[in-house]
Amino acid sequence: MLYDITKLGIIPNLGRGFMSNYSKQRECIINIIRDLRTHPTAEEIYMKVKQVDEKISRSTVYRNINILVENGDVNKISMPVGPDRYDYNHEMHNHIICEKCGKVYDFYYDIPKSLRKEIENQLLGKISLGESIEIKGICYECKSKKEK
Amino acid sequence: MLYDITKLGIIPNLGRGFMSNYSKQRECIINIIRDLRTHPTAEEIYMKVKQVDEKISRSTVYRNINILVENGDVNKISMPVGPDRYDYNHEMHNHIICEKCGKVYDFYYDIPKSLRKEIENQLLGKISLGESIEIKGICYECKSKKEK
DNA sequence: TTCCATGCAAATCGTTTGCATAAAC
DNA sequence: GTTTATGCAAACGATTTGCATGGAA
Repeated sequence: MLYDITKLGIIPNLGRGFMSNYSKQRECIINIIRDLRTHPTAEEIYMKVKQVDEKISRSTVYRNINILVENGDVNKISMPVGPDRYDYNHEMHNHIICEKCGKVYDFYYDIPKSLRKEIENQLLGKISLGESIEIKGICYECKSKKEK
Repeated sequence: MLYDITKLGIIPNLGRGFMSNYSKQRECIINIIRDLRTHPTAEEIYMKVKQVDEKISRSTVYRNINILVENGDVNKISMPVGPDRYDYNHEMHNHIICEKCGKVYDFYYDIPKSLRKEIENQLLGKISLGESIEIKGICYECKSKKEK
């Protein structure tokens, strides 16, 4: 083992069969996703990884992204348009997504207790609110295009 | 013209080239989407329409859904898993979506001024919040599955 | 008689899967 | 030596598109 993957804050889930084996590809993918702050698509991650490991395959990238999402280390953002985007779980933050072009902006806001309570009341025993929220909006670029 | 499509509350955008021509398929699709309150997928809408018009094609359904979304009459809900879902814009409501299974629940809540203001401040001149919000959560069914 | 919508099939996009090989343990 | 990850190519699901045809204005 060249590097200890746990140093990256990724806890191998040996019991589950996930992340149990080191590979230089896996380490590279994790490093790159962790360092990108651009809400990249799988393709963008793949391209970035390719700059380091010329021979890596798309499916290896997809497979590892899915494992990271499954483990909760990476957040998957479903897009209203185009391919899904991914975001390493650093400090708590929320997203607002343009429903026309899919551009993602971060914002910081503690979900008010009143909202949590309201949702809990309305959806008693059905669903609970996640830690971070994603809201749809429309960016000014798309808005001005629309008004033409 | 057999029926006046404007009676459905759909204003034909003649100037834009959208919804300018009546067709029985189009009317049927609009009626069905408006009456479904189940956040159906395109395929589910297609199946429902097919019960009325046996010979309708999938692409006609997709094309008309897109026009309705474009016009703002129908809301497209991007799913974390599986195909997108659609919702006719009746009275104002918000969605909470299970990020594991994609199930959609409605809830009613006026977005607090503090949240609007906060987002406006943080994203000055970039993006503005839409009228309804979509939040991710995890439903109790998926949560209990996960805990096993 | 012009324009627009339809139906069909093929194409496309993003992603997953089966399988043989290679690397990790 | 057994398990798990990789690379490749093929398969897949959801959606869009090109084109010939038919209906609406």
